[in-house]
Amino acid sequence: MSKAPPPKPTDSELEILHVLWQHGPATVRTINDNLSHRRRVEVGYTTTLKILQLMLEKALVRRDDADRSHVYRAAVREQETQGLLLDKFVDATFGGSALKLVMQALGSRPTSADELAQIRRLLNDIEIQNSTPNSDDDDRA
Amino acid sequence: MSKAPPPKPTDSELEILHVLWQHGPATVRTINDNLSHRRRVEVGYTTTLKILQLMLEKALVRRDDADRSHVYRAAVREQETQGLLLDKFVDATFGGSALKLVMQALGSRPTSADELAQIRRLLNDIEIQNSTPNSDDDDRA
DNA sequence: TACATCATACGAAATATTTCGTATGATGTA
DNA sequence: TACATCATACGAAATATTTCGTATGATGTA
Repeated sequence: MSKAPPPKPTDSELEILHVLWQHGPATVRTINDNLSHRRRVEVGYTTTLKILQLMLEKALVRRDDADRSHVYRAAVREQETQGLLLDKFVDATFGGSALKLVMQALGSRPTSADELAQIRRLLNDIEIQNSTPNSDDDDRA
Repeated sequence: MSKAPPPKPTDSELEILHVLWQHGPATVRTINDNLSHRRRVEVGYTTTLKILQLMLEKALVRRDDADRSHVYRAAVREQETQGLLLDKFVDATFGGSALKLVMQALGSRPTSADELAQIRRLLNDIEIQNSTPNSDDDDRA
């Protein structure tokens, strides 16, 4: 048992992760400026700092404290984190049915022809994979 | 301004709504039993009662207190509530892109051929609607 | 009628998350 | 060097949510 599973980020932590994913490694000052810009209101500098410190403890970020201004970077991947949150959300809101979620997402909001086409391509890819259980389908378990 | 928008239910409140949506109107006792069954552990009776009382204040449920055991029922629709929560979630986690959410949902978990077929049917329906801007397509903006 | 049982109401503790004030020290510059 | 500026650390207040203990009263039954 070497690595504990990455904990689920809170809303504030997720916002900071978005900044880091988009922007790359950054100082607290930079992150705080981005955050203030995202929301319409100023965010307290020490608030952002505090959350980053908590995220460091949770291993959601890493930091380089070689310089006076420490540089933080995301320690979790965007896709994985979104997948984790999605799982929780599907369970809590749609009783675990990803199908229901997709139907709701597509059905209850306008979706452009381009987006629909992208989804079709994805569906095609999935069906091809499903129908060709080739040897490199090396999932254990 | 007659009706305030229904507030976003918390996790616990959502769990209770699930019970009410599935089961229909029910007493606190019944709801509590269902809840205890869902989770693996007992839930305190007064805890469930308290949350229902808070939900009543928020107008997430209505109650019939004619009898000694009050009967609660959902005051918000399942689809609408899920849609509301989905919007928030898409904003917070996928930067507002429903497409990304759908791609993630389909791409990162096994999806059966049947489910894929259902999604295809939905896509077809949507495209038909998009291509026939009939008179009742009354969206402003 | 006397008492165990069950229901509601409600305050408050427990927990989680966010926000901020203050102390402390390093850096840059007049 | 003296001082304004900026950075971190950290405790604690503020806020949101969940959980529970206790008081109170109604109901059913021996």
